[in-house]
Amino acid sequence: MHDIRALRETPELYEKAWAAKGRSGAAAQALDLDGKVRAAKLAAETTQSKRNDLSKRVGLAKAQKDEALASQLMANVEALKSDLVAQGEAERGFSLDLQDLLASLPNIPAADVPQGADEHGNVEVRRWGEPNHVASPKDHVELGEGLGMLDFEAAARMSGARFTVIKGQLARLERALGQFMLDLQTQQNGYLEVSPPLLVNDAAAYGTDKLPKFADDLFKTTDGRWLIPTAEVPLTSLVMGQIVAEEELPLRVTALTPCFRSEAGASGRDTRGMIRQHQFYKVELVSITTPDQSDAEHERMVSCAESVLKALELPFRTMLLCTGDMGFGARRTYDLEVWIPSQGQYREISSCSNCGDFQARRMDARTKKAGEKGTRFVHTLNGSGLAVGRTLVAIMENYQDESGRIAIPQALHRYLPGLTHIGGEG
RNA sequence: GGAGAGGUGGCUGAGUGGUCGAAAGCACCGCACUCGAAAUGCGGCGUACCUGGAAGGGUACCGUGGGUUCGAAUCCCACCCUCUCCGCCA
Repeated sequence: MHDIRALRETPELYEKAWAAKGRSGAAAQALDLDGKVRAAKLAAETTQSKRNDLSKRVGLAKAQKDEALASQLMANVEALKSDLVAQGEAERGFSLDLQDLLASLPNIPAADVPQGADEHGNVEVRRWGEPNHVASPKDHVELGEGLGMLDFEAAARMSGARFTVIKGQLARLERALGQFMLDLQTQQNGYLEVSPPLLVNDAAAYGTDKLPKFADDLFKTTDGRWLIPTAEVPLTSLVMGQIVAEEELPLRVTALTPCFRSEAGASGRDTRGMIRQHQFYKVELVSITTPDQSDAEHERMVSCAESVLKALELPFRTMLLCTGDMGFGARRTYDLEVWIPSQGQYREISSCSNCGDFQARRMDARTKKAGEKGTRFVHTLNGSGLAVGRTLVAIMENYQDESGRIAIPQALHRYLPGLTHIGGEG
């Protein structure tokens, strides 16, 4: 949600950002509604004030047994009724319109985010590792099916497109990957492990800016809850409606959860394989910070995500997203892209965003310094550390050999005792 | 799923139609006392929004949303949540 006062002060800033996202005129529209809300509010409150005053005098008159004065005053209040109702409705109406409008408008990018229309405007920040150009690399589908450990047909029969059945040593590798990532983030990077609900209510989805705009991307249960598209939703919602003591910040939490996405707008993209699925595991990182900490925390979070790829010795690059490629709630986003040999390109495997106070305003999450009056909205950050399914793909493709076997990265050996290769005897 | 009890300020908890934004206690802040601290005494202490140059004024908020009434924390309806007991259950 947006700070209406900031919008009043620097509408041109908002207009520029929203125009770039195809919402030109939105700032003026919001200011116009804001003016109407305030005028209606003033009128309503003035009438309410009169009503309250008269009603109070009714009580006094009755206490003094002056029934004539009492009924006179009651008649006076009665005369205000129609105004009261009309003004109240006007205020609520404008207020809801303004809220709906603001809830549909994306966050404002930080000043240092590069301008750009789409992913071509993203800026490479750094690169790690050397892509090993295997001669005619197989893709993970061919590898997995060749090993008899990926079964897309069985998944399609029971669930439909965009699901996978993983079997045997490959299923075990997926499980090991999740454990490894979670252990790395909790034991080395200081995140607190959390096992959150996978079904959430409207408020949690709204607070993390998945509603109302992206309802189509979510799965909804018959009793009106939502399957989480990412653990960002429950993890960030830990502070929903809370006032957190400043000493407790930054709050760093992580979770390994399944993620459910309807991928409504993605038909035709990445239809082959398990790059884009309705369901996948992901280790999510969430930090709740004070406003002044969030930029430093963002850099730290990116390096926490990078540490996973480094440990697995997977070549990647770190991208600073441009204005046009950023998500709805972010004010700055870094993507990590891992090398996928079969495609000869880097593909997104992690996305780390600083949302500033955008989500905090929506969910009313604040912080208070001991001994000081007043509260501030917290800043919220989230990042993948990492997407397990895509990491599995990256390992399969980067660690394949000519015979179609897959070596196990060194860092995972302690999670897979006795197993050195997928498709080997072990 | 069934029966019952309950949701009031940071916490505990009073308040069942009219100066109630709400007693009291705890916590917290300031002052006094003290060499200092504790104890004690006095005072202060909710949030959001609107309005005003300021002082100030106003409105709303007692789980949420409706309703009744001149007037609602208080009465009515629906929903949500918590607790206790029973049932079921990984």
